[in-house]
Amino acid sequence: MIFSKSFGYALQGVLYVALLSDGRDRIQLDEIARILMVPRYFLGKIMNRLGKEGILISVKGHNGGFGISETTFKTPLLTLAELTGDMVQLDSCVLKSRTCNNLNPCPLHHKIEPLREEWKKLLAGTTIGDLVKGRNPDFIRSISAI
Amino acid sequence: MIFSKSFGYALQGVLYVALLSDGRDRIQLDEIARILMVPRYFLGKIMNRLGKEGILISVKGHNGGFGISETTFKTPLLTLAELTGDMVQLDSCVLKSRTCNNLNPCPLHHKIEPLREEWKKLLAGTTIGDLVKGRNPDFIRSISAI
DNA sequence: AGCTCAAAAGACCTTCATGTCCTTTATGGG
DNA sequence: CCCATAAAGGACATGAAGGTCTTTTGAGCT
Repeated sequence: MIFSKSFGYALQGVLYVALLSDGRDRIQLDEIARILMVPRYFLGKIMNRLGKEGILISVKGHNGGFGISETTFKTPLLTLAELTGDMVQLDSCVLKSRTCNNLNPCPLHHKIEPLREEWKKLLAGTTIGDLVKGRNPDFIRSISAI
Repeated sequence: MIFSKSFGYALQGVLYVALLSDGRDRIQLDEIARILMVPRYFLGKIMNRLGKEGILISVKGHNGGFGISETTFKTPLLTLAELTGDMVQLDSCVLKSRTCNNLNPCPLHHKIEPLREEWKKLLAGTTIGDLVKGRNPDFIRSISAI
C-alpha cells in the first residue's frame, strides 16, 4: 500500500468537512461516514486525532460535530501522512538495512532517494485548500468510495 | 510501507545468490538466511517462488540449493514487485475510489499519477544485473540487515 | 439540575502479512 | 538400495492494521 487506509480516511474526512462546512454549523461523524461509505468508528478515531492536532474543530454534545479551523485549509498532506505514520514508512529502507543512508547506501538507496524527495515535495506542497479550491459540494462524489 | 517485507527479502535473496554464485555450486537457504539475518522459513517460501518463476535455479537434495539461471541478471525489479503483489498496491487509488481513473479522477489522482509512472520506470528499468554489476562479494554487507 | 446529543475512550474482534515448525519430496553419494 | 541432505509443502502462531461495540465525558438545551 502506498498509503495506509488511515491516511485515506483522514484525507476523505478533512475534505468532506472542508467542502461542506460553508454556511453550516457542525458536521456529524454519522453523516461523514455514511456519505463517504467509510467505517464509522474507525473514522471516528482518526477524526479525533485531527481534532487534537487542530486540523479540524471538534465539539462534543448537543449541536456538536466537526468543523474547519483556521489551519484546516493551510494543512499540507504531509501533516496527515505524519499523523498516520505513513512518513516513517516512506523513509524506511527497502532492504530494511538499518545502516542505510547517503554515506552507507543499500544498492537501491541512490535510485529511490530522488523519488522519496518527490513524494515529500508533493505532500508538503499540496494543502487541503489546494484540493478544495474552486470545488463545489458536488465534488464530494469524487472522494467517496462509491 | 513503500514495499512489502516480502519484496525486500526477495531482492536480498536474489542479490545474495547473484553475488556469490560465481565459482560456487549451489547456495543453501540456511547460509542465505543466516548471513542476511532474515527469517529462514519465510525467505524459503519466497525463494521457492523465485525458483518457480525461473528467476533462480533451485535444486533439492544432496548438493542442492539455489543458483543463478539465464534470466537472473536480466530480471527487472518490476518482476519481483509483481511477484510479491506490490504493484497492485502501487496502482490502487489513495482514496480507495473504485471509479478513480484518468477520466474520473479522485482529487489526488493527477498529482500522484506521474510519480507512479516514475516508480514503474525505475522498477522496470533496473535489473538484478544492474545492481550487481562491478560489485564484489563484499558488497553483501550492504544488503544485510546488520 | 436533568436530559439529550455527539464525540472520546477503551475493550474487543477480524484480517492479513509475516514468521515458525514439522513432514514430505527429490537428489546425489556411498 | 539406502542414507543423508536440502528444498517444498502445509499446518499453525504472531503481530500489526483495520474495524466494531459499549461506556464515558462534555456540551447545550429546557
